[in-house]
Amino acid sequence: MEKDIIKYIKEGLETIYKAEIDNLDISIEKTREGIDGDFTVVVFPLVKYSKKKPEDTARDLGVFIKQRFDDIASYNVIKGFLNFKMTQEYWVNRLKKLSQNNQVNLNKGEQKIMIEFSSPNTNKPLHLGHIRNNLLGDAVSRILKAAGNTVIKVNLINDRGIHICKSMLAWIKWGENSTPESTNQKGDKLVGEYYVLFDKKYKEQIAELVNSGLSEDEAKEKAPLMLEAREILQKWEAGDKETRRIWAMMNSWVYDGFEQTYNMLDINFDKVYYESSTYLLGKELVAKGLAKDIFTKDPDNSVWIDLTNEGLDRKILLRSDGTTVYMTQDLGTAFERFEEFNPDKMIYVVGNEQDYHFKVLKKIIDKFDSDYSSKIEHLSYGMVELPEGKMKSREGTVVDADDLIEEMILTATKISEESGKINDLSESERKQIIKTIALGALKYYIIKVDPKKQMTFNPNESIDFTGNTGPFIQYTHARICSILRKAEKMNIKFMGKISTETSLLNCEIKILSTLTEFDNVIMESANRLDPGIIANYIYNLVKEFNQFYNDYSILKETNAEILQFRLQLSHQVALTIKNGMELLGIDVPEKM
RNA sequence: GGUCUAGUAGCUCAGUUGGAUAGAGCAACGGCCUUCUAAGCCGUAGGUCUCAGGUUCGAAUCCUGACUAGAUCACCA
Repeated sequence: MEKDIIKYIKEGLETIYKAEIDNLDISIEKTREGIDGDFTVVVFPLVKYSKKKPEDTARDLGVFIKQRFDDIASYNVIKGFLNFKMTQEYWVNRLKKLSQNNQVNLNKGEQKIMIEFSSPNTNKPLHLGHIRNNLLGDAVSRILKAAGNTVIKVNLINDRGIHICKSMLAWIKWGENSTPESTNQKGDKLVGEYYVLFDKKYKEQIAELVNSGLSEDEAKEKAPLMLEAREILQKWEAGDKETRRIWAMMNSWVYDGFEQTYNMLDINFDKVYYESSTYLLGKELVAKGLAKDIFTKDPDNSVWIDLTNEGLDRKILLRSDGTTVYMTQDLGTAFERFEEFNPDKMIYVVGNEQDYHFKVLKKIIDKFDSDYSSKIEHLSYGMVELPEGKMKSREGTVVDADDLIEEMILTATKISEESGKINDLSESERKQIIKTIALGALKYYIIKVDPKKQMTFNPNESIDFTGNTGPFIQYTHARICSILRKAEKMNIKFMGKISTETSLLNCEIKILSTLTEFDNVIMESANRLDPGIIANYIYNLVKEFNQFYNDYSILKETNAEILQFRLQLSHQVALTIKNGMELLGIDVPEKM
């Protein structure tokens, strides 16, 4: 549509004013609320071609296009804005066309994109921050796929490092061989408890040392627990059997726990990487980098890269004791991925606290002669904070993922029971619907906000189920399904025609116009890596439909053609809701 | 201190190649269920788009500077 208008505007300018036109000057938008018209051309940028006043230019163009473009019913000029109203036939045909093509299918991207998200540490359970990461990564994957790309979802499990050794040490010292079975606990929760316990005891030791005269920094370094944890890390890297056994056992507990949470969120991966197997490749790369003089070795044997010439700092790649750091591992993982899959793009969904890390990572990869660096993109999202500040696992001030989901289900159950609308369904059906609603509320709440913005979550204020929420959208879908179920019995078929003496309502055209934007919205969301755009689009569509639903009856409409049209329109709205929400990873029920 | 990100209604947020009168939801108040699912709809009230300059026909949007908040600059990950 826009393309057609642009074409005619360009032609008009060329014919009337004999000018050479830059397409970028022509902008088409939806006509503003309260003004007569469907599409608007902003004329101001075009006066440089016409050398006339905006109003006169608009009038010239209006006449020109109206004569040539049959789909335009009328036009008007307000200040420098040229508004077009499309014909009824045009809109009915748009609906007909939409209804013939029921799937999201935009073969336009055609890139191979690898996307990493989730990337949990195996020393603690998932919390709200991880939920944001997972939902974002999952939704972006779905959207990129819908935009025509091949998407490979990967998870990089951070299963080694000093933080894991802390949990292990605490368990060895005070765990008394407890297991998830013996304590009847989710594995990730059990391990997380020992991580917290380590921190508690460690802090006690620091306090003692500070009392005996050490500085805070010295105390942190010299505390016996820290020394022991470091020893475990070295034993681990050396392949010590017993250390590896405990490590593997505790990690497997955590994986079982994560699996349950992922299942609940309906999140899965095409491939899972473990840092315990990629960090060695990182070490090899460090050796190569040393040979190529990209890196330098300090007298104490630690390895560094100097990026001070590029406005960054010196960065360590290998500790003096030879163990690897985060950067080393990420380096190894990146090369492994490019060599195995050769993706056109590699997206990392990682919090904005790591902006600097990825800047450095790209720089280092750039130093090796490869074009990988330019293919790396960091989808940096804002942290989820509590009213009192950052969540800290070590201090137990986190909103636990499982607890939050459970709480959502309880609320959904309560609301559902109060409404009583699904009481006649079976127990299992009810449970399924309630779970769908609970997760819909949670997921939509997280995903509707711009990823790059920090968000505050107040645990004392529960997530809403009314207003701009997942359940509101789901509800509208269920309501349309209910109408369609009733209509099915009446055996009504949409013919795609409406006689000229009946006319469409403004609100119907508005809905239809919104429906036709769906493909563009997907592309925009994919380009900007922002699922929130789709969330807002669906909300807007749903709101428009609800207004229509409230003011006009669909099934009681006596004019057969309008009845058909309205049913088809409703059907299309329901389908768009379903498809759109699916891109966000949210299910929509047919009853609720 | 350097770098990055953000600042829009009491609260949570929309608002991107600069376009007409800055929009939703929540909370508050008032109305609408014998009629397709009221998790809905309508209305009232709520704004110096942090501030000050600049760019221009036009700025919440772009530029500069201040202020505020957060992140980061680790032999943590």
